[in-house]
Amino acid sequence: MTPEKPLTARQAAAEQTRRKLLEAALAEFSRRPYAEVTVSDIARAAGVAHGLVSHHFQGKQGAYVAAVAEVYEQLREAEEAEQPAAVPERIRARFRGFVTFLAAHPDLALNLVLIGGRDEAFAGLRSRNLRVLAGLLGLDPDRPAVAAALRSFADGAERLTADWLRDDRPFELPALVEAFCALLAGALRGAHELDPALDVTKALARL
Amino acid sequence: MTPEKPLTARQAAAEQTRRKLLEAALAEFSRRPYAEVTVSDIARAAGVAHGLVSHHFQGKQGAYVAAVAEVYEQLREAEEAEQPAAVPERIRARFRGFVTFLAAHPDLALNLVLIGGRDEAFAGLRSRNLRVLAGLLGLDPDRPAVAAALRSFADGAERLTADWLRDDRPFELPALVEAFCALLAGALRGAHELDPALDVTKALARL
Amino acid sequence: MTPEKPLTARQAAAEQTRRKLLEAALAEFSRRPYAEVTVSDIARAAGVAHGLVSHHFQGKQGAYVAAVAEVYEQLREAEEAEQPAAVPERIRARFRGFVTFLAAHPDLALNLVLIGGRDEAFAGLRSRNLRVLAGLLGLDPDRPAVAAALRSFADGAERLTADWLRDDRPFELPALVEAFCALLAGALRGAHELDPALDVTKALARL
Amino acid sequence: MTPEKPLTARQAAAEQTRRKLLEAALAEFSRRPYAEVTVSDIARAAGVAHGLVSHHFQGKQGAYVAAVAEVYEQLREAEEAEQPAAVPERIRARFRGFVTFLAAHPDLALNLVLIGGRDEAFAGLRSRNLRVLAGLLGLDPDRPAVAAALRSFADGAERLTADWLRDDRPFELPALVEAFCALLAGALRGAHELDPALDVTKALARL
DNA sequence: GATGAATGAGTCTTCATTCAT
DNA sequence: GATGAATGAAGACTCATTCAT
Repeated sequence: MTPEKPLTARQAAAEQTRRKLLEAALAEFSRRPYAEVTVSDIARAAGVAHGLVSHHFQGKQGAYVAAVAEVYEQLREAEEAEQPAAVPERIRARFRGFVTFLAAHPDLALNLVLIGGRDEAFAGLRSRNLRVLAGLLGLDPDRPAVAAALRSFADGAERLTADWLRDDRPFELPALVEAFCALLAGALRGAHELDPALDVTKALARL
Repeated sequence: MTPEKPLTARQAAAEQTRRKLLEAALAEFSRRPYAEVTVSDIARAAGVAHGLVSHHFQGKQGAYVAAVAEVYEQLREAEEAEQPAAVPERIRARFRGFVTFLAAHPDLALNLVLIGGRDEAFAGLRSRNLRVLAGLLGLDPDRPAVAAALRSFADGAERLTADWLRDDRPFELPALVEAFCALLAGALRGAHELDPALDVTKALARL
Repeated sequence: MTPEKPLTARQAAAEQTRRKLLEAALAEFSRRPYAEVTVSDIARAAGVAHGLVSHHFQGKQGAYVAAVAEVYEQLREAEEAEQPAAVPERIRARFRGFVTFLAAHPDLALNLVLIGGRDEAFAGLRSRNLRVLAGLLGLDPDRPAVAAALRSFADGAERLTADWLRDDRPFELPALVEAFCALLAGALRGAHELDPALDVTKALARL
Repeated sequence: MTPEKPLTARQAAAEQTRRKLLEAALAEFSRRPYAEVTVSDIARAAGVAHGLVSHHFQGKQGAYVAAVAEVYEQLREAEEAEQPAAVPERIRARFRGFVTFLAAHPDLALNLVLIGGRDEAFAGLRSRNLRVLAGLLGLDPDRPAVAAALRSFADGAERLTADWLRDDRPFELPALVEAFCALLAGALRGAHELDPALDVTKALARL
């Protein structure tokens, strides 16, 4: 799609400007709600003219979407960094990746993912993550009770992470990951309450 | 000095106008984010001049705060409507009250409480609710692991409720309440992971 | 015109309210420019409902005019308090009255009279005062050079008074009054420059 | 870093717009009090969008301050246009410059300088002018009696000018200047009344 | 590609005035 | 006569977007 290598110096410079803007947008949107970020804030943070935001992203909204997509990608990479063989360990590795990534970007964590996370732009990210998790657990992510349980788990886990970051990491990372698992187990048992026909014992066993 | 109830017809009329504005504000803020609601929207919805928003609430921000306080109070009342004797039943009654109230005000539920709920204005509401719950479970709400667990449960439960409303109530209310309990149990087990010195068996028994 | 004695208790009460408003208006307009005073400020200072300003003075502008007229009258009385026989002493008595009155009402002095004094509402006051002064000096106040000289003297003298008040009365009152006279003498000599046909020697002799 | 003169045509155009706005602001503020001038008035007079007032001057207040500073500078230049050798002639040249400048800008004269002149923004201008005058007279401008006398003279002279303009210049310019001098002499004699230790004979001789 | 001047729609807020009670 | 709720005009300011250079 995009040419693999910038052809001209000019294109390279343009691409660099785009990156600066993207990162500036990420930082700004991480710090306060969409409506409180101005295009000029972003441009100033990037050190370029504000007109460039429209130039590169077709407006403020576009910059926001691009920023969200960027987090999406970074977060996905973090979660897939380790790929142990055994399922329980794999799940824990994903949780570790998630927490570790957010710990490295606390502003982003507290606002874009954990708060802003409720908005549409993140639907894709969350849904995809939960499908992977369902896969690891051997559950059908399209089954309503499963989807509901996983989403409620996700919100609970994000809150846990947000508080953990806000309170300066009062617990050890492994304990936090185990708490994730306990919460997930509870969510799965809840799924069974919602849909008694759903067997969650195997899934629980994989935790 | 000032009597508790408006004495004159004019004061009553003013109070009624205030209520109309308050409800209009509640409705508008329930439908879209703060920044997308205009003062004129609220006044128009209430059928009065826009100047009255400032007159009664000292500006848009004041109207928002008043709206949040209003939900707070209504929700509190809904949760305390039933007061069965036994703890397990009492917890379930609160959950039922919560879900039922939000089911009756879906816009409000999906935006003000479940989304906007992340903002400062709701800190009091949430904190108070969770302290009550801790009390019912015999846990110390100030213990970090307990607080963390309860908050993560709360977010998970809210997500469950939001999805349930969004998807047109795909489960029965009692099943949903039991799923809440299962999620809460998971969260408590997670608290034990975070703080092994914490004994949650008694609390689990009360569920 | 106005009945000499209020007929009913109601009328007496109304008159009292009017006075409270008038004095409040005086105080407020003394403290900051017209545009920065609100009708509510005045009403609040008077301890009555803001609607009464329109009721008693037909609006903000009317309250301002009434306040100015009030100062006018008070100032006139102060200047005419003493009426010595000899002209030089009479002139000095007027100056003393002027300064003393303003010293007793510094806010009013610094804003309404000395600053606001430039606006139309004070035209009457100033013009009348200067006509009296011209009379004492045996000059025709309608002669352009005389009018110009007296007005320039008046502004200079007001500035002198304003500074004197602002700087906490750095000079003795009699010295200040003599300085007024010296300034007036200079102004009269200036009048002669403007209109060589004008004889000011007699006037100067009366100083 | 930044070159002293705009390099590009665009910067020149922007500067020109700024000038148009500045002059429009000057004209508007000259015609009526601050509170009665709207940002849109200024923009309309300049033939540009109202947003530019904030763009170039950071709001209405900023435009006002810039306008005042502009008058300040123009007036200073007018007063220093001629620099005769002898002191008496030099003083008269300054007076001529002052009157001539204001005669060329009557609106500005009657409102911004002679009326608005009482506000803070003009403190610098007046103070500086009077210090120059004190220097020419060989007086210490910081001595209270001197400062008071000069300020009272200044107000008197401004009134003289304002009336002269308002009445369509009923006297010849040289006569007006001599009247200034006579008024100044009176003010200096007044200074001696205020502070008998102050010797003003030399200063009077320089007039 | 980059700049930032220019535009103008959109908002909140203030406030004098009216008027029903 | 007094109250203060209600009205709505008016104004300052912000800011996303456009576009000439």
